[in-house]
Amino acid sequence: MISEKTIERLSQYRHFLREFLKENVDHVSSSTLAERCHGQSAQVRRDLMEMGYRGKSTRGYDVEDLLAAIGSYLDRPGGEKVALCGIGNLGRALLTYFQGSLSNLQVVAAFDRDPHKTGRVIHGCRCFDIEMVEKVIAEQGIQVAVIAVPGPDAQRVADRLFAAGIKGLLNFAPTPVRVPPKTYVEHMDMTMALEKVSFFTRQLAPARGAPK
Amino acid sequence: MISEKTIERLSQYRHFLREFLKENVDHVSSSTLAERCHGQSAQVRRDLMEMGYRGKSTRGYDVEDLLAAIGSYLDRPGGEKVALCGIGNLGRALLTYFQGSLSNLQVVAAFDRDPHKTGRVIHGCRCFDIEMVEKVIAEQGIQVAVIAVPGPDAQRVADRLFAAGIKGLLNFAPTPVRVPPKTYVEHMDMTMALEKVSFFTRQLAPARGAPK
DNA sequence: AGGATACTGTGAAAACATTCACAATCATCA
DNA sequence: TGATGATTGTGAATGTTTTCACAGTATCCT
Repeated sequence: MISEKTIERLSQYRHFLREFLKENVDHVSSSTLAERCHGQSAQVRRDLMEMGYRGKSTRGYDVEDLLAAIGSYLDRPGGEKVALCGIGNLGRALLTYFQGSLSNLQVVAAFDRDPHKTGRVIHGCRCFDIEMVEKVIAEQGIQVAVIAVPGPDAQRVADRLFAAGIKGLLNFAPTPVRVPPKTYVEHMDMTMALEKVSFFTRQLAPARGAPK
Repeated sequence: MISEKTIERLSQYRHFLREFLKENVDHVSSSTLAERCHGQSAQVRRDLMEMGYRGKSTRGYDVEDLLAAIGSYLDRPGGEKVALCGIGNLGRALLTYFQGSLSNLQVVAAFDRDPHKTGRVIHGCRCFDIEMVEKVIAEQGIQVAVIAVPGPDAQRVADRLFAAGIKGLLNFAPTPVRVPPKTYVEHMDMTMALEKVSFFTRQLAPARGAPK
């Protein structure tokens, strides 16, 4: 099985390849791409190998072709429909974020329990009352969801989502959630991330006068 | 040097230890803690070893004592002051998020270029015009910043932050930023995260009728 | 007190990820 | 056409992280 690390990097390569495309670059070498990503060229080549891609040698990779290859490897054919729970500041930010990027991912439904927030369409995404969650997920065959509700509600919402048939979850709530087997969950722990930054910053820039 | 993975897990352990504390549990074994974190007990023990902690054996770790140890290892004594750039939906969400958690991290200043958003105090955090960024960072001796501005502005803002003396950065913009040497940056790439969820979800739950 | 029990701390093994290093390939140009 | 040079694909080496497995140790119970 392919590693998470490799998938992450493929997603990154795609980002930079799109930039190259905009700059009208039509071929990139593994080393050029690696440079942009702060990585090693051998790593790039191996990642592409992992997904079974063979570039034509000597002139580097054809940007468009490689983009297409990564797309057909990473993306769900026909697009991935995503449900979003929580239309607070974070939820709205996520909508802007995801709907902005012309990507395979499409947030097709958002849920909240506050009636003031539902019934509208935000960035092309319909907002429903949370009570509709089972119905909408079933009707649309949605498999992936994002949680952006306050911590205390996260577990309950997650349980409902999985009961409704969701298989993959991206969780922005401050609390990790327990999930059923045979599902995939990614916890975006922003506190952890900031603590990490704080810690490693201190490692490189210790307090004035402190020893190395 | 200690690994990023270990720091991430220590931060997680702390989260669960606080839960145990609330539940009036006063001792936990490495295996109990590991279970909560979906990890291995040996991993927990090794992580604690890495940070030089020695529990008293046979009754597990004293929850309060271990919390204190992790705190004094991870946290900057006196608290880490953090600057936030971008007071849009995401910025406000992050303020709620970080100011809510009773943590060592304190967002002491937020910046935006929209005059409608500045001059206020949100969740105890003063909002300034972006033009004040150098002044405020210097005055307060802030070392860590969070970027929550739109993609196209991210690099420019990052440059200003580092020029102003920031050493560590948590970047929520959709674009990675280039940073000076001797600094630490963490890119929270939400698109990547969601693509990853989409991909691995498909690995475990392929389309109806597809082969395993 | 002494034996049984439950746990830690850690060396060593295994698994996993990255990097090296080089043969193979192919555009390009004299 | 054949030599040149850039670049790939990948086996092997290296480096890192996780897991195993067990000696050592404190507590509890009788």
